[in-house]
Amino acid sequence: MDNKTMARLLEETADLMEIDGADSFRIRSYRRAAEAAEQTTIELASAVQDTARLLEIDGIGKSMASKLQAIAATGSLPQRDELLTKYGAGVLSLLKLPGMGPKTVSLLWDAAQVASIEQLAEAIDAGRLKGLPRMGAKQIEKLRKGIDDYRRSAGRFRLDVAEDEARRIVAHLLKFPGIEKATPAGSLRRGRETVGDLDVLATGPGCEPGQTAAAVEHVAGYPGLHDMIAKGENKVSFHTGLGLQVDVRLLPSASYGAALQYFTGSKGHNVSLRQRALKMGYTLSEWSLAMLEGGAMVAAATEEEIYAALKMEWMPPEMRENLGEIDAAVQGTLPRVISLEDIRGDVHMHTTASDGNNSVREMADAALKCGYKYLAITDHSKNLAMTNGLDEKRALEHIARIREVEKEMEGGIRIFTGIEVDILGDGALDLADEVLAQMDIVIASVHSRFEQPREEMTARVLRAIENPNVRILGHPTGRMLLRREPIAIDIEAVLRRAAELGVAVEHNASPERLDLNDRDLRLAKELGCKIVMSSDSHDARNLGRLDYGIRQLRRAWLTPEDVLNTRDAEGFLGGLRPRG
DNA sequence: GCCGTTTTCGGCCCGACTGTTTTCAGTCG
Repeated sequence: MDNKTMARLLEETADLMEIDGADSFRIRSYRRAAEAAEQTTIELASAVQDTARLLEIDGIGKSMASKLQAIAATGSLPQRDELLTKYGAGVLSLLKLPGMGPKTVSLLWDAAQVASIEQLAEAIDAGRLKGLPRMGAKQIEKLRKGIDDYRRSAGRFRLDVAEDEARRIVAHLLKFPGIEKATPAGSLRRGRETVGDLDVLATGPGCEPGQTAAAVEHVAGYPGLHDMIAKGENKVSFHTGLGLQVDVRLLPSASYGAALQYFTGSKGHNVSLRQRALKMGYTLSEWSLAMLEGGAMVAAATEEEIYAALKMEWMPPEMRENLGEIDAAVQGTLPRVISLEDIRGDVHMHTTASDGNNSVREMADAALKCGYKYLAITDHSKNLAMTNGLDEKRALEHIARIREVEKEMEGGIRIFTGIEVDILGDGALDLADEVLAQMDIVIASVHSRFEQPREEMTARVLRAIENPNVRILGHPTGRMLLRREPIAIDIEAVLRRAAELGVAVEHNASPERLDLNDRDLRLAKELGCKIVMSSDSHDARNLGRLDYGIRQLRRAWLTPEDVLNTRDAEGFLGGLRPRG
């Protein structure tokens, strides 16, 4: 079992304890232990042999060590199992609804026998929530909307989760001598924000027609397999423990390119491509591009051959959404979309001054290792008290510290001073302007916790970016993938005003954030809005992990020119709104 | 349940906001 899974079990136990009304400090210990399990570089599954090693981890004491050992041995935790029996497995999903915390779950369980999202929907429809404490019309409406949003995203997985699984599956497939190549396809390869299921293609001598029996058995032996859906000659389908459906397809080498093209999609792209093939006297399938008359094969082994035979440029999978890429590829006018190598600096990160894990120096060293020319330290401001946010005095001291570290680096890297301020309920910022004016970069971030009706929310953000000290708008939609829908805001009005003011808009690369969706990004480009790519790292190890965010930019056809931190340090600063 | 000690107990990130309240509980970050 990997660290992530163990962390998840601890986290779930903490959630259940909270519903059960356990001691809050004990609960916090479980959460800290879960975080430690996720963060540590120690491989827990093997470290459980050695209790002393577990105790070295901050946040793991004697009791947690034995719990980790129990998890490793039995796959679960007695406390968790007991509470799950008591409340039912559905309560954990109830917690995912916005505005729903442990107290409300507990109330619903006690007063209305609600223990799952299904039962909550029933109870709302039956009017059984009316009259319960703190359950007014607004609250019930909020829950109803939350249920709708939840149902819409059910069965989907975040890109990073799917990619982790894909990586493990590919590694497993390549262990079999008859498999030479294994590639994830489908929406994962297109870099969609979320993925419904996973297509993995495998090819090699063991995948040739009529000889697949041994390879099929090898696939079926994947350790992460939870239950088998179907097992045929060329395809094995199963669920993983998380419920992600995986289809592994075994293909002859000669058809690899055609299959990769076919299974990468999208549907619209493939339909258009097949139409073009027909017009040219070909037929395109997952097996090959062939002559319409006689069926002689034209191309099949690689995607490049197929696109070339159709007299068009090959294009990155992210662009295959039937949004004009076929015409552009035929005319040779596909833009050179941005890639990870274009990024020259990261401009949103946290240190131990607020809620990060590393010092300014450690972040700078990590940035240097990523090949960056610059970084910006942007810790939280005081309003986010739980993050140990900086007040005016500490913010000024922090700037001084950042400047010192920049000197220590002896010109190796530029370090911008900065801060991530909170936008208050009335659109004001939570730090004094005199202090903000001394920062290289002020990111004003939208947080959904103060969500208001759309008009008010929009007005609040518009007011915040009018402040001349604000140079970047952070988390413009406040969404968390699969957890919280974007906040209700007129994003077009916000992007338009930001473009006018020269305020850059952040696209956070963290796979649970991806602040702007495909449509927002296209809109931003259209409006001439400057985009800034950032990792929002709280740990030096996450610096440079921009690939998920980059893929969204590629999907929206953004080029290096559209993104400010593809420029050098001076170019980046110069591209921001001049300081007020 | 963890941790560090003024070392075997007693502390443990807390402030803003919303909705339901009429003084505050619950959620979020």
